[in-house]
Amino acid sequence: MDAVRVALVNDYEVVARGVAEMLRTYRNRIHVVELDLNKQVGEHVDIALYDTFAATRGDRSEVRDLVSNPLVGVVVVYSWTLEPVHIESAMSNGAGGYISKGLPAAGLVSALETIRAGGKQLHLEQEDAQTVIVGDWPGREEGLSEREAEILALITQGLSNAEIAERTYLSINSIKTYIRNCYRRIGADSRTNALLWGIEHGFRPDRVRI
Amino acid sequence: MDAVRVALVNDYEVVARGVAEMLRTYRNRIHVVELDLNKQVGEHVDIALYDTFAATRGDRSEVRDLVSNPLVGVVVVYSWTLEPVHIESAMSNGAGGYISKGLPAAGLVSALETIRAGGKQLHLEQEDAQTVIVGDWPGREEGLSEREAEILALITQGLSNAEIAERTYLSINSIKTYIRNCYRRIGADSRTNALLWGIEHGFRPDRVRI
DNA sequence: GCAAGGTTCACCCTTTGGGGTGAACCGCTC
DNA sequence: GAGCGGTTCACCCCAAAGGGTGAACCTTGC
Repeated sequence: MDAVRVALVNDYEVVARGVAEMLRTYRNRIHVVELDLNKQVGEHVDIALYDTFAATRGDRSEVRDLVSNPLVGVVVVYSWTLEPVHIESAMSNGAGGYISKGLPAAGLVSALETIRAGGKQLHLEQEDAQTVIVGDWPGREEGLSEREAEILALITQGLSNAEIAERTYLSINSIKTYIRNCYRRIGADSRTNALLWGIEHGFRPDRVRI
Repeated sequence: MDAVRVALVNDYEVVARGVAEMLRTYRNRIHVVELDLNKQVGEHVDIALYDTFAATRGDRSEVRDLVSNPLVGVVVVYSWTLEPVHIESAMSNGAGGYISKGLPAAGLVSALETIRAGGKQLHLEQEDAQTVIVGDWPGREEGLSEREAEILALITQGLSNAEIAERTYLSINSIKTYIRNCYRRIGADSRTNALLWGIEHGFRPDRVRI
């Protein structure tokens, strides 16, 4: 059982250094191979720890690039956000794990080990953590149905009712119905308030084009 | 000219460690006295480096608490966001400096030294940096007038035209005019798109209640 | 002094959003 | 099989948003 070889992927010196330092104490279990800003991974690593930088970055394309890199074993996303949308999108882009930045150093280390061993992929909270089901969608706990959440997500991207109808292949009347129900459930009384609610509840995709 | 005594203030282990590690190389110039998560500053320090954690935190109250702490010389905000609103609000809350997290380690070190010496308070870009005037408002560089920016800020908080009119003591027609001009300038064609633009350009206050 | 640009407002009009109701269909559960 | 809840849609109606125009007033700068 040798140390997990990890490459850190992040644009910013502070973040990359922080992670490296956090792992330094555990250098017998975790070996930080590369600590590069933008640069390519040079030698084989078990895990590429992809730092999403407070959810403003973390694009699919970058994760995909890493996944397709033959030198990288598993791509693990390391993020502040625990929103199901982000987790789901990361996983569907080929990530082999998702770790919360809220974890203390020890948690990060054991999470990395577990993931390399092929165990649990999601490491979101301290230890116990009420297991997060991947089949979840944002807003579920607020009583939003899947469709309603979908519509709200599209609102959160700035689409009009007509555009939403077009994209979902639904009639504009159905869209209106969903929006009405949505508002009732989240307690919004306008599109803008719904949008803000959506943003605060993780409905925003990684990169929104306006 | 002895080392600058710095206390790091941040909730998260990764971030605090990252900064500490970044400064470790410069330990002859910067001495990290405390690296505490939430805890109080125990001994006197020149600078409390307050980490706003990607602008999701960074409330006035926390900065004020630090400012009022007799053991703290100057409170310096260390943040990713370079948006004038945030900078202004930080400074008006008593911060004695504002440093961008985009700076490399060396930049951070010299910024801290400059601030302790009573020099330039804002350290936002690499070196040169077109000096950011504190009298600025968000969206200025996009051609928004002060009024337009104000209206946009209120939109970004989810207010309706009527509510904006009420709050600004302007007629609803004027509000509409400003909004129209606003949309033209930022290239939005709907309220929701304007809202998203606003959020991406720092128009959102620290904590928005919906 | 006048052009430029910001501020303020009014009046017009069209489109969009949002609320209410009713109704059909589906699958699930008790 | 009756009921519940989600999905889908239609029709109506009203309020809000948005776009155009014109116009008054005020600075500031050439």
